[in-house]
Amino acid sequence: MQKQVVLVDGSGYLFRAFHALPPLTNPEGVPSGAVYGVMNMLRRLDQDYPDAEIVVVFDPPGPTVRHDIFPAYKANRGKMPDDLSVQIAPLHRLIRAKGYPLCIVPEQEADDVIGTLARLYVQSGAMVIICTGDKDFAQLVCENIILLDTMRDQLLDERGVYQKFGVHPHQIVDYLALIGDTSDNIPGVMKVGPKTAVKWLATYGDLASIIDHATELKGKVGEYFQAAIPDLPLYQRLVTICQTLDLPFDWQQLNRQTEDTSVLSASYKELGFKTWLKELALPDLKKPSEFVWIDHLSTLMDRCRRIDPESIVGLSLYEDPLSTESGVSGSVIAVGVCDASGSFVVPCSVMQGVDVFCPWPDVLDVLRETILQATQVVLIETKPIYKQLLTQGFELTHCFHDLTVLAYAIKGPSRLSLSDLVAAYLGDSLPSRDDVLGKGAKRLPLSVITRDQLGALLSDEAAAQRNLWQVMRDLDAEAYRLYDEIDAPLTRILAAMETRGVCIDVALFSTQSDEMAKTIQRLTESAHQLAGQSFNPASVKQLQTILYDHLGLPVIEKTPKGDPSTSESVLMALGNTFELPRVILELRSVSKLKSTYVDALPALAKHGRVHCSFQQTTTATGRLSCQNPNLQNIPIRSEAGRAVRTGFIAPSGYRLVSFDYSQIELRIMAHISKDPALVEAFMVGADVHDSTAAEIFSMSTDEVGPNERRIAKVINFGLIYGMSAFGLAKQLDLDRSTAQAYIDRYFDRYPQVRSYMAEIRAQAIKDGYVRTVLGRKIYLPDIKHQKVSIRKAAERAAINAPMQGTAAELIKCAMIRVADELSSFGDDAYLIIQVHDELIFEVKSEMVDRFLPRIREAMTSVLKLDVPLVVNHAVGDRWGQMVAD
DNA sequence: ACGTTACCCTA
DNA sequence: GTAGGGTAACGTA
Repeated sequence: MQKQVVLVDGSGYLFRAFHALPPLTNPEGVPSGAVYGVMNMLRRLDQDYPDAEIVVVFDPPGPTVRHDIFPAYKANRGKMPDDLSVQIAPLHRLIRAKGYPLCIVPEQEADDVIGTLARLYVQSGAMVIICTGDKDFAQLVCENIILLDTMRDQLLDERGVYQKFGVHPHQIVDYLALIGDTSDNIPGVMKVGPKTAVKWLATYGDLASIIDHATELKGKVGEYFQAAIPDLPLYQRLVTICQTLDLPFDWQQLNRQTEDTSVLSASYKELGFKTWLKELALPDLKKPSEFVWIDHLSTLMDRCRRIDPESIVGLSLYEDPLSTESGVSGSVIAVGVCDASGSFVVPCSVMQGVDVFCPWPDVLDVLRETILQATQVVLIETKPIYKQLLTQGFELTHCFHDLTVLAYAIKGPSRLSLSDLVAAYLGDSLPSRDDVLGKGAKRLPLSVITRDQLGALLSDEAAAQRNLWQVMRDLDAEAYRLYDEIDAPLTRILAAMETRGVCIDVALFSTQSDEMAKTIQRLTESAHQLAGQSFNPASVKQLQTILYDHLGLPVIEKTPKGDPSTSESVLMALGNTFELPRVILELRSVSKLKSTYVDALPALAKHGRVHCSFQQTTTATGRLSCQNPNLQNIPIRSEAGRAVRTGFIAPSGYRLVSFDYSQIELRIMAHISKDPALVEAFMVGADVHDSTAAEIFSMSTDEVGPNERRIAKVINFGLIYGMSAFGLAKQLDLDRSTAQAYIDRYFDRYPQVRSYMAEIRAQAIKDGYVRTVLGRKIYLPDIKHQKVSIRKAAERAAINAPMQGTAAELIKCAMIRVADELSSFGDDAYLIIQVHDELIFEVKSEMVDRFLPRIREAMTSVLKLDVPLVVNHAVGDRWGQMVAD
């Protein structure tokens, strides 16, 4: 087969990519878009021409010999923009690191180098593809030279040139000399453009013949041509691509070299090319990792016993993703272990290439008796192994190191995977599970994952975890303390809560679902009737059409995209005058409850219990979040909503017991601000909303009526949320100045709250973060954002974060204290749910009386604030029907 | 199949 | 006005 050579006009592409692509930069703001564009083009060439030799040619810096011939050459081009020039060096570095031959000849245009190389390669019998967007190259096209414009996806051979320009390749030089080239500052003949040039060349064949017949050319154009005749040879010379340069290198040595992955990796990282960086890590998979297989329990026991009890051990589990779905432990397929002397992997289930395996319960038992006891065990996440231990019936006496939780204590919710942590803290690369095994629906089924694939993955992960621990534990002493004293001990508790799960009344949900289905049916028919046509009331788009186009209702608010809103508040307002909005509201409410709770919960239940997953590293403030299902947003405010809560029940012989902190965030505000009036209100045990109302309305607490209290309550909440006059006005349906008057009045009465708010705002702007009482830093990346709305939102978050974050820390500490208490209750009491300021337990009925004071004491004494902590409790058989006593 | 938008549930 | 998660519809692959 004929050898193929692709000659790339690198300078041309860099220039075009710079102008054609959006101005991308790396995270530090260094321009990188043009580099990306050119590299992307080269990658496509690699794909499209896998057998071709690819040679990249660039212009040299400074003037070339063409400037000697014609001083005005390219003189109309301004100085290269800085954003472009800074991209040249990184691009050259990347091209070399990729192994492409890179040609830059001093004082010679890239065009001439390409022309010369093209001739040499064609003479050696090769087929040459010139990759360029520059029309000048059309003059080189022949049987063995074609042009490729990747940006237009266009291939030009001899016929293509004629179709495109109307002249043959050998006429291109004359054609260009006639029409000139504005980008190179070659004037050509005045008033002669492509049409005239094509006509003349078609008539006379070439420029020499046109000159011979110059007198036949009519009109002004003819005169201009005659005037230009002396300059035409120069123009011809300038547009002619030289094919006979003396190259200062041996063109036969231009061969693709192997990639320099360390340079590529460093450059990709620097330029922010994350996808390519990940891709680069993939070939590591093919390198055999250093590990041994252990497929007998006795060998495992021997190996584990040889591990130094003082040492650090990395541990990596692979659980069958299909069996891990809803909060319960999945079956473990294999486990990787790495200590100072190396890695080993234990197969715990059947997979491709495995004949012998050790059953997971036995493996866990051996590990539990050996390394899990003695050594510092490091995992990317510890909750799964805690849950494995609990599921196998073991008590949680260990505390393992959790890299995700530590990273969260250091940096907040940065959602760093193991491979991200390896990149960030070890400056190394590790392919992620998603990379190796596929992501989402593309995740390989267990049946096709081979033993060697999984073994390499697990041993590499275990080794990386071990290394990461040794680096990360010393990064930030203050964050480490929070990790060690609060977040790490909490993980075990969450594992126990998830494993226990929560009982639900499946039959009750089923009945509710049927009733709701009927209600939805009835309301939908009624909506269709009122609309005069059938439509899907759940479709916002269809509803917009019906309400605003068809029925012509007034538009009260718009969505951010500019469509008329159909939100609750809008429908509520329209509901005063029209019936359909009222029906839609009712329909929405029932559908929401049905789909989100009544139907979803039983579907997630296993043996009558739902096992949610508490997320410990996802919130900005340090709160927990909860998913699959979210047990932190079970309805309570409306009556129909509370019915859903009724479906959460105590198992037989037990009762549900709840404890919630009273006014926790306002108490924390009092503690942090030390405002005398606010502290005093809590010290004397006043109703805080009543006392606030008394202050702002200058009355005694006895005189406070429901309306005053309501206003004070909204203000108190608003303060916690970093309220503005605008927000308060909207909430209370007041005008802005009245709202502002309330706020001013509040701050006059609670001056230290005012100064606290001002200080925290200033500190957030100065440092970019705020702190909780226990010292957790909460970063506010948008605090200096140029957009006012975004900046103001960050300021509100800055005000809220210390209060919400401290409340979160407080209940976490309480959970740890409570867990200690629970250990003496054994099977008699379980913590099952946390809802930010509330803990819910299952307690044996006869133990409730003994339980209450112990938990109350643990929760109220957990942190000493300047104001007392107050908890309320309630007991019941159903979550929706709890009574104070 | 996946991501985004609008809506709505909680503290 | 703070902090979350879930659902249906709908647009893009």
